[in-house]
Amino acid sequence: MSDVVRTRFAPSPTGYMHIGNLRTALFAFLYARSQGGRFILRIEDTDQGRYVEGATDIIYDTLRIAGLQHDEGPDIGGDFGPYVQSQRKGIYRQYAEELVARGEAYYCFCQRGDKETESPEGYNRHCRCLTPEQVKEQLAQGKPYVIRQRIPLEGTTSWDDLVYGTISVDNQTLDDQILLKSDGMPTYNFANVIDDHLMGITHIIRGSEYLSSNPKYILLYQAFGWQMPQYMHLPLINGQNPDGTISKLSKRHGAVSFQALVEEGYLPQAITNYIAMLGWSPKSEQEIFTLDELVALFSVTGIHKSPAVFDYKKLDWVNSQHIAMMTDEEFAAKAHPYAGIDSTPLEDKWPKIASLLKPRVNKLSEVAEKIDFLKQLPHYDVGMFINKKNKSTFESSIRIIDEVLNALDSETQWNEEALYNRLSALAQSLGIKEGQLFWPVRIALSGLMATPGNATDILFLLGKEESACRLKKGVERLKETQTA
RNA sequence: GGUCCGUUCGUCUAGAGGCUAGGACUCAAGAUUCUCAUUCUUGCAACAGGGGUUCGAUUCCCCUACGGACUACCA
Repeated sequence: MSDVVRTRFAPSPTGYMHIGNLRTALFAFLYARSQGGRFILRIEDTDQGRYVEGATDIIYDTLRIAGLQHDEGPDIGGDFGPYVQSQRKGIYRQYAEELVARGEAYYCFCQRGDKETESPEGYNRHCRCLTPEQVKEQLAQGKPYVIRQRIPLEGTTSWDDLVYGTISVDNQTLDDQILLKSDGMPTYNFANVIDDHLMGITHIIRGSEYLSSNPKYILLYQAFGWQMPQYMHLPLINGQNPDGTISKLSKRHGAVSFQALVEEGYLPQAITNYIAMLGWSPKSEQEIFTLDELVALFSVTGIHKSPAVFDYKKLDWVNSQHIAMMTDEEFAAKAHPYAGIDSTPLEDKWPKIASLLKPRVNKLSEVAEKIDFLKQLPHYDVGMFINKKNKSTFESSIRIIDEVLNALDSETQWNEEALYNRLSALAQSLGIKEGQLFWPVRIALSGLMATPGNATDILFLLGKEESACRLKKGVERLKETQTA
């Protein structure tokens, strides 16, 4: 066979796509692409009990949206199919029996959970020494059985991990794991090895949680006399608890699935960028990358051994950087679904609104709340008109807003520039600074101390009528408060 | 309990015997801006501990502590 690099992503269709899982897919993808190799998708559904309807589609969708396009897989075929393990059932039994024939595995008739043969230390290898006759007899009786791997009782097994270096383990610490379950399906551990070999996988990339079971996989390759692939174990992704402790990343830390993150308004390219940096470093000071740049820069030497903590704050920042890289048009299109302005007067002004929002949101889900005040004037505290820095008081606010109302009444060109020129000139003729004039205007228009965009932007967005209405209301409230 | 893995600012990391231990996020302060945000400047903040090896250890070795993973007829 050729020496083309082949990596695979082998998820189980058990529901949503965990971010740790996606990171594994990303690295397998990056490595394959960076080496000019092929990236294969295989669905590992040997546990029918855990199968979740629609989960396979989530896997396809995630890879597509994240841009991790595979070269072979159930949906697109390939020369090594089928790519779904449940469709390969017959293969595993055949190989399991071959191992039995080679003396590398054996039939086991012990009952699951039997206290006699199983203990916290593992299976006591009760059936390991059954004679061929005993086996034949029990088989003839139709007794349920599993096939177990005959692990060497002595010696060590070791391999050179591309990330962790040489690791060796005493065989006596390994147990005779089950290869073929009593339902005839292979265990993950077994199917994984068979398929990786049959599919010509050259580099096995997966989370470091598999580090301690890897010797068993290697022993399997040796039992078959197959050539061992390269291994690349990836550090885990953790989450930080409120009390500062660290634990496996889970729901309580925030959104942990790709789709949940996307729904929250994180851009797929920002998510892949961020998780690439979790456990890998380009060894430069650049932090923002496109997927293509990651492919070009990816190298095994940048992969870490120690686990990383997922930091939502930093993800926010990475996302904001990717938002900044978009054109205004792209951003407007992506953010529109989050705005909630369909068939409102604001709809026509969306391009302008989006351009104001673009530098002000970290994630798309923040869009709606930021423009609520445009849809409806919020209830606000009249005290906001008072601002020491601008020497703004109730009296000055009333006077200024009245003047503004007056000036705008005759304004026919309702655009930001005209509005600004008009009000700027007004401030000058009143002998006050722009800031003094705009402060009460913005409060009355928005009911907020801080708004995306300045007072003239808001005037423009609200339109002449609504603006006048809000300004008048502001004056009314100021007068009420004054007399009260 | 056993096996394996890990340990640089709060977090992500650079560093591969000699550096004022660098960058980023967060946080704080300042500049700019009609508010806010953006942008820019500045600041706070780290080599887990103990032994070695060495002229010299963040860096190499050992021990301890702490953290994590695995220890299913789950993947």
